[in-house]
Amino acid sequence: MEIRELRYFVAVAEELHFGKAAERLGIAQPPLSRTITQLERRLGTALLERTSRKVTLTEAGTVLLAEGRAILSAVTAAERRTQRAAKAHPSLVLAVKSGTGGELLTKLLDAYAAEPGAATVDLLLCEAHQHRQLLQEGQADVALLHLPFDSVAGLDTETLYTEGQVAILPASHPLAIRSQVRMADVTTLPELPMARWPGPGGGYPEGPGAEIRNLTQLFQLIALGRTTVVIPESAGADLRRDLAAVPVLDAPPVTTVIAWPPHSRLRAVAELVRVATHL
Amino acid sequence: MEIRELRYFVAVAEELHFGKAAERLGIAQPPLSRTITQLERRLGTALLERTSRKVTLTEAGTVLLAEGRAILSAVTAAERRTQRAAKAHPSLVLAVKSGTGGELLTKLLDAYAAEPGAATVDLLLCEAHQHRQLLQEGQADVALLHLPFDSVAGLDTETLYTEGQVAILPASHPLAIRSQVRMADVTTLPELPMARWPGPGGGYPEGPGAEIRNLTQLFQLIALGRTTVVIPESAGADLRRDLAAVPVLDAPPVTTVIAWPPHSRLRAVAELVRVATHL
DNA sequence: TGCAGCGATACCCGAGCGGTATCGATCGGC
DNA sequence: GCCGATCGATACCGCTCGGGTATCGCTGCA
Repeated sequence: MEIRELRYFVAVAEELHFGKAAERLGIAQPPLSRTITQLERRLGTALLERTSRKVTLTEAGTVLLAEGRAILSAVTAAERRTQRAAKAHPSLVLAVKSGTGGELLTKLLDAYAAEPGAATVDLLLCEAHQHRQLLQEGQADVALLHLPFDSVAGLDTETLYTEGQVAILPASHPLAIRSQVRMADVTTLPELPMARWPGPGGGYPEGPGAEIRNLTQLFQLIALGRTTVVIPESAGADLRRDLAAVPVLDAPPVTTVIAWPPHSRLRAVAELVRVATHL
Repeated sequence: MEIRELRYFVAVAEELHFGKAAERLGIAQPPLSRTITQLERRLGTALLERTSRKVTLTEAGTVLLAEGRAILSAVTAAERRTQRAAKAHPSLVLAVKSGTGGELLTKLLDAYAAEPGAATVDLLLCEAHQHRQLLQEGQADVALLHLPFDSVAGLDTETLYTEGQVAILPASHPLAIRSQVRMADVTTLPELPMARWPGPGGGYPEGPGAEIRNLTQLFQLIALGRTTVVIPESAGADLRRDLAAVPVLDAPPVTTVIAWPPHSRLRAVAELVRVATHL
């Protein structure tokens, strides 16, 4: 099996249309048909059911689509990492969601920078749910993730710490003076529908709450009395004057982990992880 | 970057000798040289330093070797899984070390078999340290592993249970009547050096103890008063008459996890994992 | 029934892969 | 210190195979 064949197959499997896929690949349709047929013959298996009106995936095709996507991103990752390793002063790219655990991040960067032979650490601020792709495609070397929100499937991780969550409310809201609340108290406020975050695909779930991309937006909307949110304690530190953070007793605890791609052989990654776990 | 190029590069990087690598690949040396040069040009990076007497890896080459190996095994895995998915009655391959948690395994297989629409489960009995490769190369779909002995880097896992460890001793040994011991008690017995297990590469660490491959061998040697070992409780259940199991207080607890390759989209895997976590 | 849409097939050309022959550099032995 | 052995690079050649155009055959729809 060759990368070219996989790239072609993934394109067809995603488009379910040979013509569209060929266009996307920048080639003509006939060689595409031929390559897919050849791939099927090599594997000894039908991957696509085709009539002249419709293309569908077989069981085997579904499996190969998932595997193929993973392989293709592994290949682009390998290219990027190889090129980065060739730089004279290779740097380490750390992916973090903007607004992630302020103090932890500062400490980590300071502690690592104090190590002898520490590499330069570049911060790659990203949106939620981008981490995986950044690590898998070699654009980042390490990331800070938050369980249970982010998936760590296929990544190596070390747990850094666990914290509770707080509800962020307008300072003037009746609940803001409480010393603690429960999920039910804040999720059922009709005047303050919960903010909605983009899902893995970048789309927003259905609901009445505001569509949010980052903490600044969010805090502004909360201050305006338009929404509310439950977030990890550390993200609710150093709030604006007009906001209040109230611990939510029964919110699931949030674990911050440091994650890196498996088989990473970069010494700098190992060092950074060691420093992080000894903070 | 193409698979062919990667396969060639990995061969050269492992042999550090173009002639040997070409032989291993079944081609002549000149096209190999040319392909490597072309790969280096594509990536814009030297991968190998070569004099006419010696070949060494550059930084970039070291990274690409690790990435390349992972990609190559992902490709063979994809081929195998695709072919397996095409079978009329796809079965599920579960990799377990021979001797692994007897009762748990029985319960798991029974419970899963009772599920409606359960696939056939084939057991693949393997040596310690083989699991990773079996999963990564697509020869197995799921595995039972033991932390902290097995590495789960790059795998998805769910914890099943945690147990203590016991020392296995000849029934006639003075320590055998104790209700509990400490690691120091059993690791320092000059007459019973600890058994040695093969490491990841299949080689044995240095030491005076016997070289062991499986539990039957091991128990026989212990019964003969030649060695001793500390193993998880469940592996020490149902011992021969002439052996005794004594709990080791300060041995690290052993966690049994069920592991599968990330991105596995097999419904049967998801089902088996669900059953396993609800036992 | 005729037409439009779509994948498969036929056929041609050129890039590129693999082979043989050979060169040039380096190290070891006498 | 020179010669030969070793090993990677280069030159050149033939053929496979990847990509292109033209066209066919099937299917759903008006």
